[in-house]
Amino acid sequence: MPHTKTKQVVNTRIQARNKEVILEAALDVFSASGFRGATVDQIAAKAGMSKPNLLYYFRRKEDIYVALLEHTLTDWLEPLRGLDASGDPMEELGRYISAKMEMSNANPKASRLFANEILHGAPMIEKYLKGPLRQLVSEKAAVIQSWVSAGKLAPVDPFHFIFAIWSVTQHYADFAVQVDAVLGRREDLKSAQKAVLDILLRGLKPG
Amino acid sequence: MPHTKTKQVVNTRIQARNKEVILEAALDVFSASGFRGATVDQIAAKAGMSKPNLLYYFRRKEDIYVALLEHTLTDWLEPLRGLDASGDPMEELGRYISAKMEMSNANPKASRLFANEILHGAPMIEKYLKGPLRQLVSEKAAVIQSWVSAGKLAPVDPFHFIFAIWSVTQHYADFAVQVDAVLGRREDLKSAQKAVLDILLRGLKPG
DNA sequence: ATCCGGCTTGACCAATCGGTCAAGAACAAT
DNA sequence: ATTGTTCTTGACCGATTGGTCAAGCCGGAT
Repeated sequence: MPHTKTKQVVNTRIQARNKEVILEAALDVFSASGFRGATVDQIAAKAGMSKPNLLYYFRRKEDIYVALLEHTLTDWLEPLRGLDASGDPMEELGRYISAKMEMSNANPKASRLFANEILHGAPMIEKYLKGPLRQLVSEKAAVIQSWVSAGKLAPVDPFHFIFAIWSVTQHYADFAVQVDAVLGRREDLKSAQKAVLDILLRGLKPG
Repeated sequence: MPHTKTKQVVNTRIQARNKEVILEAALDVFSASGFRGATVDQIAAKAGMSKPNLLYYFRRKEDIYVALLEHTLTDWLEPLRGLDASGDPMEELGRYISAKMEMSNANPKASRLFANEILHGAPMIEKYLKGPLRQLVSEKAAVIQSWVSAGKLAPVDPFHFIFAIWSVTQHYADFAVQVDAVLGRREDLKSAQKAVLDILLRGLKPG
């Protein structure tokens, strides 16, 4: 019997380029419409190719979605990794919060894609949440706890404080429509950043 | 020519009951799958009736969704309305934050339904956001500002502080999967409430 | 120039979904 | 009991969608 043709055993330049184009288009569509709401045709159109051609690179719609989530997830947590136990607590936390605000501002689509996935129970990335994410957060929560124990920071629950940072910073990307509607204008990064740093950090000064 | 038959001109007991059953089922399905992801068949099945029968009460899928959003929205802001300018600032804000935490905890599905709608650009409720919501928030931001001006509260941007309250409190409902994954257990309301009050309010003590 | 494997697509298919229709069942008023 | 209205549903329809297929295109190695 004839064996199944092996496809894409090598990674050509065309493949690299097209996969990139597809992922970019898919981020647009998935973040706007969610997984179910997005159609392969929309993504293909935005990527400037036919649907069968898109499916030549990603065999199932789900594959694009997962690739996008993983691709986004890896560099999403980078700023948290940088939290340095030997640095000044207020400076370190301020830097992390500022970085998160800038990321949400620079790439709100990725933020919304992620938010949507979690909102619907994280069916595709549950493993990741319970594995690497939990590991990293536990580690950094310990760092914050050490600052508290050393009296360099007012007592605060490290886990809940990290949750607060995530929720507040992502709010400006995920709920941008609501923020803008309430304020009656597009909010600018600078003033939001200033306000958020103030709200989250002022209570942490020790003593 | 024969005129179109007028339907449901009166509100019978059966109608009231069935509409209630449908909305309850729809909240389940919409909050789990989003608007596009949810199917009328799923909702009908969960409501214990046939699809045509469901569509006898709500002629379009969208009608159920909008009814659900509006129904939820009205009592969602009630706690904010209660913010009393003549009360003690820390007590008032504490009460509001606690109430929001309890609402998110008691009805996470409604919270997720709302979050999902905003996340996708709030196509159905944009008018509401720019109208009643903006009005109410402006009003209450002025109350907070008056407390700051009177020296009863440390200086804080009232709008951004309200955003912070919303984002942090809703986080425990909308991102429950992530919270539980990171903590390795189901978070309980009490300790989350305590931590949130602490994080949000400690920095606001005047002087 | 040719040749082969990677690249591209029009046409198509089966499944799903929102919504309609016609006809009957249950119910309320008399 | 009758009659007119409300309620209920099986069957159906057109549109959309994820995915397949077979056939042709194109580029780079020889």
